[in-house]
Amino acid sequence: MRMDQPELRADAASNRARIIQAARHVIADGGEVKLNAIAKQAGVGQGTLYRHFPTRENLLAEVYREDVGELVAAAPALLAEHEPLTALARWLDRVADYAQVKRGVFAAVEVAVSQDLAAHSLGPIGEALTALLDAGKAEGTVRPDIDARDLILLIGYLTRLQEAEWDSRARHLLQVILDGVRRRP
Amino acid sequence: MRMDQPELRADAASNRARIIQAARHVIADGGEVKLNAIAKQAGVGQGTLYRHFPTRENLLAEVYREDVGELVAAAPALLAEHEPLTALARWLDRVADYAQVKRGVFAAVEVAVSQDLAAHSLGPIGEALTALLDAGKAEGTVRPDIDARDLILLIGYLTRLQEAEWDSRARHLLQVILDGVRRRP
DNA sequence: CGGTAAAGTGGACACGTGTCCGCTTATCTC
DNA sequence: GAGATAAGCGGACACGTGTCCACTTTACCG
Repeated sequence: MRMDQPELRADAASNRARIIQAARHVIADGGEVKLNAIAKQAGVGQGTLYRHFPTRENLLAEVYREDVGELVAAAPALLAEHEPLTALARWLDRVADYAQVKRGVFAAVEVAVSQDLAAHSLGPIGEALTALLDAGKAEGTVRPDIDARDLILLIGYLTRLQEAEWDSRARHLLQVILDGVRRRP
Repeated sequence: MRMDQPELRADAASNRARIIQAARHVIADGGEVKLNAIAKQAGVGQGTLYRHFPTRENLLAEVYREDVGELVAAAPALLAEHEPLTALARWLDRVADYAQVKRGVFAAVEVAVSQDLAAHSLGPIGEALTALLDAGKAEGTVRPDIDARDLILLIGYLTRLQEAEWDSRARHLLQVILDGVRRRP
């Protein structure tokens, strides 16, 4: 649906790639993710970094593009194998997995969905989630007055969860949310 | 339960009071809440401000002490008049009201609850919420595997809601959460 | 090719947060 | 009241974020 790339100049493209690679390294090294440090390691100025990625989340979204892609791809696959509600539950489980291991993924997802919806075009994640919800609505097991953004908002607690309480709360609250999303009999 | 004050020195007490007052003014003026600006307006150094209130939320919690007090006080009152689930719903409504008008209140509440629970002592808000939940559990209308922190985490979406979508989402998602919290028949 | 206009660059800069530590001042004791 | 001492002060400083704009480079065109 998108016209290739908006014609990126050669040097710009290489800089962009180097920034992403540098970011990947920094993140892999596990420490804090300092933007200007990434710029320095990539051998570019801060201005360059910020032009390519206006916000931290934009950069993260790019770094985690593959992971997000997996999430998106998983939705139809799950729908094919399970009932809508089960598929939704499994998919959310998967999101939670990412959120635990790579906190950045979810932060990026959250922002991406907000931006996409604000631009009146649910992006890939929004579409995946919408597909899951729609299937449930069609079947009558998911309340009809819920959309992708709603769910993203609700599971946002995953970001604020502390490592120590993850085991006791993450899955559990996912269950509570699912109960709320389920259509009352 | 707390031993008066930990014996605050006279000048310290006056500084603390001036900081709070300055913060109130800045917040009332509606602009951004810049910590060092508050310090300057209060006529103290930044160090002083940060010693009295280590984090932004600590300061906000103090500024909004009265509002939080109202929330806490409302819980028993609501319980006396309504069934537990209704009381809980009303109380959450009230929290949402605060969250919309004074975003700072909720941020402060959220942090306070986290800290209190981490210190193994649900603070005032935790106690209020727990009372509401316990009443529902006793009556069998609230699922028993939910605690105050769970609910605070869930309604945390209120902070991330944009003004424009408040009307369409805030109350609505509160309803979804309540449905999840309700005990399955 | 050589010129040129637009795309891109990168580092200086402004700002807010939070820490640190040498100096000041309140309070207690004799 | 004078001296001691611990509590408190406050501004300088270090750091990360994000912006801005004078300069450089690329890609196109005659």
